[in-house]
Amino acid sequence: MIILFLNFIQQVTSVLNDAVRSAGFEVNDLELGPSQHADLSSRVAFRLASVAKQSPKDVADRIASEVVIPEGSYIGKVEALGPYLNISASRSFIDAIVSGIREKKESFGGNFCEGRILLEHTSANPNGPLHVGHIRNSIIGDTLGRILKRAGYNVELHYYVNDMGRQIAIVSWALEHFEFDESSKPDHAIADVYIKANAELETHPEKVAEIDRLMQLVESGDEETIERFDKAVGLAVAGIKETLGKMNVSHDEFPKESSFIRSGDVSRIVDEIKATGRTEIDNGALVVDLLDYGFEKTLVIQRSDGTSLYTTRDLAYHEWKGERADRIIDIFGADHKLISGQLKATLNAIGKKEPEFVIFEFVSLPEGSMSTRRGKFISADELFDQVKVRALEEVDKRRPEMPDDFKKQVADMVGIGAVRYDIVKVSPEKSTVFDWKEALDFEKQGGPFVQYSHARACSILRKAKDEGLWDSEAIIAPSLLVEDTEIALIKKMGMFDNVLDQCAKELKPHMLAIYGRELADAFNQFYRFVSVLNAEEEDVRASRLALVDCARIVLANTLDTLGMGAPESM
RNA sequence: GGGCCCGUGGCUUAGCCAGGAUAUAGCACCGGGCUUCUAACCCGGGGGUCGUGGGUUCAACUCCCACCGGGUCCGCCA
Repeated sequence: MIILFLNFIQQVTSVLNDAVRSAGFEVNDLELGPSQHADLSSRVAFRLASVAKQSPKDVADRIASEVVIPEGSYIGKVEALGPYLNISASRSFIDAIVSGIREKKESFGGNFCEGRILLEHTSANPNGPLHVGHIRNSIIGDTLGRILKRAGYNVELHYYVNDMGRQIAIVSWALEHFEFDESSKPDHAIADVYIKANAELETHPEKVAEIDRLMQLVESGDEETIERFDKAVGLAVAGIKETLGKMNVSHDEFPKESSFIRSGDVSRIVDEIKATGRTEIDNGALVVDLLDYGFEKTLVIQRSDGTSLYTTRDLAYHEWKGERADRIIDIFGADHKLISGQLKATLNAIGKKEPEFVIFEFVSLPEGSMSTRRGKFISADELFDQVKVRALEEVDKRRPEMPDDFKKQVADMVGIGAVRYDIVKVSPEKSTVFDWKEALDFEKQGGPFVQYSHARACSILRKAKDEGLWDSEAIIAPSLLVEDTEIALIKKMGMFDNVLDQCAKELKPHMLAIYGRELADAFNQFYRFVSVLNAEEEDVRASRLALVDCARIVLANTLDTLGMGAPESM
């Protein structure tokens, strides 16, 4: 296990704690953080100043003068600059990063955590295709899953299939009343009849009773109704899986809501909740009182006709998840905020493991919010098609001499990469408005920029190999890498484990996207300022080629963790 | 009406939870760089009352209060 920057932080913590003690102070937080002026910076002097009755600057000087750096440390020096203690990396840290990457290759930067995590994401209702709002869920969830796996967790990914809610009853009903277009992608064809059915139910409210009837039948286990529901759900899910595959998203399991009814888990958990004495009958419905958890209103867990609700089935699902994993993580849209809080409180009330939530805000259209029911949405498939067409134009413009299958392959990789990057780079609590012009704009420093840097690194190595200059196993001297841009690139690569650690701890995948851009930036600056193949000395060239290989590896690892393709040429 | 989230240069955005060094990048704009490893690149420049008003603090984009603007949720939908 090689975890470079995390080791560096540990060493700094130990050395500074000793220095603080030697200077006669006591402190429990060194207030370490990143800085533009050093590799790591401590603001501890501010905190000690009042106790010491000295200025922060004097305290910093006093601590700095007590610093003892052990032989071979990753710490180069610690110096006080005003009130700050600035720590810089040592040469041995730089060398360790280069050898660490060469040793670990694609597994570099990970495996520092353990435990089982059950991560649920997307879980869109099977009443139509995924739209541009749903894929924010998919991309955040899938990226987080990749981050957690690389960090060392055993991660299982779930798509929870709603196969018995009101909306599915409507889909099933719709298939009986409207023509299903066999020639379309099935999820789109499902949306088509679902939209018609909703319009029909709106103009003929008396038909809603037929939907209620279907829901009662499916809950009571009526074989024929169950089969009809299954057929509808199967069609939509098949289309959804195809769309997920296009953007490199896959799930390990697709558990169905109905399975928790049939297993008896739902009725058992209702009994467990009843046993807490928190329930009461309100207008015929069974409700749970969660006032002591801060919820003003009660939570309905059973309709007055005795059928269960999404919430009830979700409680059973979460209980089941809790038995299989150490941590449960759900990716939910902002509309689920209240219900997820109630879910968590109810699980707590019956002594079950509570889930952690990643909540993301909505993606809307310029004309308003999206709605499958009203047919107001832009499907993910449509977005991918458009983006690939745009990407193909770009590849064609830049590499006209290449064969068509190369162009198509690169366009697909770049198109999907651009979409994934664009979505994951924005922090989830920001609501966004979908804009075609922006979605198809490749000029910005986004996904293709990171992929391009990887292709550049590959290109250098390919050329070196052709000329017989490159041996990936060659012993090289990292100490020959002394240029500013070389050092900056190495340090940036060394941050990979720390970034993964932060993302995994805070469940914030957007920070990895930012890192990817910074890493690509560092590589491009190195590329611009330092010749590799034309280096004067042979050993310097060998070291630089090894550095390019390191950059290729870390860029590829970053792209892989972001779920983006790493093209060797583009 | 109440709860939660957001409000940072023309546009998009990091930092905010764990307050401290000239507020981060990109797009757009202006200027420079391809006989040299792919210019989907690099270098430089202009542009910001960090929504508004108070408060806490030696120090506030960051914490507290009020207000304004946008989003979202508020029992038998999911």
